[in-house]
Amino acid sequence: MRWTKTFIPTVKEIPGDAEVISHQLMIRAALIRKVASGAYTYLPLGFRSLRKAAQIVREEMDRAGALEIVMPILQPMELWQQTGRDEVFKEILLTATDHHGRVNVFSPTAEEVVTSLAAEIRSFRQLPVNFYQIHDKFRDEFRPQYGVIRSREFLMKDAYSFDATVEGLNESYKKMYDAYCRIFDRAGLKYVIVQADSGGMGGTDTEEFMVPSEIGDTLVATEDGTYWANIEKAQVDPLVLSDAAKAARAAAPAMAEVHTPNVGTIDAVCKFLGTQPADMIKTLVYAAHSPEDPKRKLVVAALVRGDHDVNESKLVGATGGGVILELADEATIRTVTGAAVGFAGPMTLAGKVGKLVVDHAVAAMGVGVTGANKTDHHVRNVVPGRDFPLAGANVVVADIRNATEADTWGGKKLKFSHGLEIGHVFKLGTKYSEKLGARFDDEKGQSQPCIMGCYGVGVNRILACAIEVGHDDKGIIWPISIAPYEVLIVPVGADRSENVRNVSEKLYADLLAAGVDVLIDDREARPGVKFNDADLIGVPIRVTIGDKALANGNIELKLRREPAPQLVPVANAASAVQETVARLFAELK
RNA sequence: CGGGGCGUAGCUCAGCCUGGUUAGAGCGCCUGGUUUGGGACCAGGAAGUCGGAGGUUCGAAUCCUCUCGCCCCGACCA
Repeated sequence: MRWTKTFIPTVKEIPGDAEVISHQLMIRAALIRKVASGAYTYLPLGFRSLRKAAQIVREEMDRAGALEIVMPILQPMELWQQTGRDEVFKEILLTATDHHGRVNVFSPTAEEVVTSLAAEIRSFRQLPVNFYQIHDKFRDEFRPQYGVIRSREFLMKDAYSFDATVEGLNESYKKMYDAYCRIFDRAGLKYVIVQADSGGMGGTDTEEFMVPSEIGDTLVATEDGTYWANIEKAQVDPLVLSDAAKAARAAAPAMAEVHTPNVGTIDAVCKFLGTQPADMIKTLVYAAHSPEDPKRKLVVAALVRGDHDVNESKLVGATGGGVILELADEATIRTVTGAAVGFAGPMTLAGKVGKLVVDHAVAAMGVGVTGANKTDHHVRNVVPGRDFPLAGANVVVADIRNATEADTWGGKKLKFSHGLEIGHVFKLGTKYSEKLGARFDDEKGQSQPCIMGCYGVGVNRILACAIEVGHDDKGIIWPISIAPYEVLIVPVGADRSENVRNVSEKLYADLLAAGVDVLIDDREARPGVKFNDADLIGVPIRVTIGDKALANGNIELKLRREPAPQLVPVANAASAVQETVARLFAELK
């Protein structure tokens, strides 16, 4: 391709609304333009990279034996109601009502549709099977952010495996897991695989492929790196009752109410009473309901230490699973606690809520301060087990909080970092197949539900992550596999030198003929402009052709990631470029 | 959904507080010239419903109301 025949509107200035480097560079390097919040146009350069990333994914899915299909983006709401996921995804579900008054959802994922397809499976002989598509997805994110990293419309590879047995599922899962490793290796991305929370998907085991980064989700790892988990999932060793805490309990006088007018928050209470957040017991009241069983509703009280955060997915687990938790509204809190929001305490709650869930760390406290269930009042000298129960029919002690840097897992200290999710693999089980009738007859003629897995890759994020971790102050440094072009020819002074023109055009033609993905900067621009644009768009191999080196019969071959060029005789130019292309690809295997 | 900020030329932004003729700059674009190995220079030029609607006023980019869009922070912490 010739620069003057395509559309590469690079920009010098940093776009005002782009916060992170990948977003800034994607706009500056003419890969994308924003159309609306969380919606982007891919320009020729960006689309070339996106297609290359998608193609890598496709090749590895095919190699793993998955079957490519395309499912509709518009899906009937009824299908979503059948699985209860209209509720689970409620807030991010983008919908459109058609002329007949039917409600359609813009697919945020496709378990329902693919499972209704799999309902055609009749026999164990047809299993296993794995369907995938590379298609747009829509999620009405609360807050689109970081350019294409969190957009409302995005390109996702979604695969769905169907197996007859759990062992089969494990194999299908492993195949996808291995395919993902190859995909991200080929895309030149360094990644870690972390234990994750299954969130709205449901299911049991799930792992995320994360690219370490300054931004993104919080990741937790043991210091020896043997355990990695998303903060949503990260486990902690339960704190145990220390001797000091035991002694404090033994010495504790009876509970004492204190007047704390308008002092509702932890910080305010600590300041008012001169205590520490770690000595506070936070009582959070949740309303839980089940998307599968509308009659299943209960109020859940969760106790965590004042310096800890409740982890809602852990709390869902401790509650028995299968429920959606929302913080209770003010009326419910008043009913349960008899006080305004901000003054709840556990003392009398066990009898008033459906479930009282106590975090390990609270159960290990000596003496605490908490709300008095009386507006504008707190109580001191609260002893767990004495003043509120740690066991009982509707009381459980469990891990329901986020890990902190003070915690350990398996006795090892935890370190925190961040990462961007580029892939996610789930073992789903039979949740969807049972509801949507994806059943088969086994060897004995018994009808069984298919055992499912699902597997996602954010294709746009592959690009954004590659840039996030591959750039310098001049621009993008692409891995060759997903660079918009593999080679950029930069003729210098072509208007003055016939020799430059001839050598450049010859090399361009030779490379095209050899199947190299080459772009030639045929603009009548000064060299500085071309070099700066070349660095900005980040094509991995640059060939500079100018009278300077041609005087000695050479062209200059420079890698984007290296500072200095290498001189190559004109006669060897095409082969040297091809070898370099091959070498860069070989590095990604 | 709550809080804050922004919306003026293709892009980045100034002007607004304290209303006053033809609304500015840099970059980009067009023309001519000089330049030519890391975002050149000179001269000339085109280009703006000042996000939209309503209001106040003799007069509104500027003040007021509503509205739309975009960005950031928060998202309930008892």
